[in-house]
Amino acid sequence: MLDAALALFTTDPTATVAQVAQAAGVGRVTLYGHFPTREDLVRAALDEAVDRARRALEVSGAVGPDGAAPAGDPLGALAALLRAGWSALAEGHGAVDAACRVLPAGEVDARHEPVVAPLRTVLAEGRASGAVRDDLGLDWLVAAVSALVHAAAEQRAAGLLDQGEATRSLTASVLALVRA
Amino acid sequence: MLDAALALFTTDPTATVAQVAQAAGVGRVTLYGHFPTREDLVRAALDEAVDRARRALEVSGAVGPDGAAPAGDPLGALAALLRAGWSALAEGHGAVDAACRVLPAGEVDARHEPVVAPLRTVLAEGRASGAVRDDLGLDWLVAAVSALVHAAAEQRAAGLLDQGEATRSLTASVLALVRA
DNA sequence: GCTAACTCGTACAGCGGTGTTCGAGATAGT
DNA sequence: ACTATCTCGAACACCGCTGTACGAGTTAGC
Repeated sequence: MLDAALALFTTDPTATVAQVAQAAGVGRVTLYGHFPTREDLVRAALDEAVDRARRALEVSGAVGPDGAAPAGDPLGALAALLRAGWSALAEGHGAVDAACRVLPAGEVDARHEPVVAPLRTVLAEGRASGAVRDDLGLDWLVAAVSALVHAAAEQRAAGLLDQGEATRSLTASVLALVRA
Repeated sequence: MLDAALALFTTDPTATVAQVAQAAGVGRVTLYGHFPTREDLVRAALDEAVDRARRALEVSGAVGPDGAAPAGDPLGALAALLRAGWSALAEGHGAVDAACRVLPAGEVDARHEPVVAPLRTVLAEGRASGAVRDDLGLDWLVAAVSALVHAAAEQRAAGLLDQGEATRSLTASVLALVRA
């Protein structure tokens, strides 16, 4: 069910409960049995998306279970992070979008944290080692990179970029933006 | 009226006709007298926002009436473009957001064009003169810069960045991303 | 003073989404 | 075979937004 919700939210973040139910091949009432309100459904979809991205990052080895990146090459670690998480992020960004429309901003940020944390960590480490610019705020860098990921996901969803091209453009842009 | 609509859409892109009317200090029916449907209202707000941004760019001299940038220093022209248009863009981005939810993507892009065109032009000139990187697609660069502007506007609306800091972070980021 | 244009609040119908209820059918465990 | 659980479609009331209709009040111009 969450599968269908994620896929549907990617194409239409305002999808109704009935649409999700139909896409999942399930009755609307049945769906209400699992998620009492639409808000709960969106929340669950967001959590699922975040969790998938987190697992994708873990199995790729881009980050450890503790959220720490391999030491030594912050820029390389950042590139690995993007390469590994990109497809999961692209699939989940619709759910995030849907969540932003119903949930308070603070909560979506909080639930979003597990996937943002590795990014912030690797950027912070990069700054400490001098590989990442330190003339801009860390929070801004995180926001800027997130925005670029979001933009790449949209371009890809619109068919303007294919998977490989999107990955290449995104990593090249992020590295240029972040490099000291 | 459009004033109120723009201000309101900036804080809530899903604002209803009744909310806009109240914010404008006007009866809902009166508002319907000027804009037959909500869609028309959003369209008008978008056009107003785009037009303001265009005028802001013109009076600042960042672009001429024909949309052409002063020749010679593409990167400087880009920075001037951002500096001049930034506040107008920040005020109007809510209207764009609202428009994206009601109007077909093609139309909002089309109406958005007058303000995107100078950006595309200056980037294209920069590529021709070797000041702007040419290993990424022009469309992607435009999208990436737009995404950064959007991100800066959101950070500012959320109070995480003040006006000056936002301008500085934005221009520094864009230049780093775009430079050859 | 009269008209024309504009405004207003109230009230209405229509629509679509949400969340609930009901009765009935299918499935699996014992 | 019996029961508990899960499922289903259909129907319901509720709510908020949209767009329209009506009647009355205000303002400006002549």
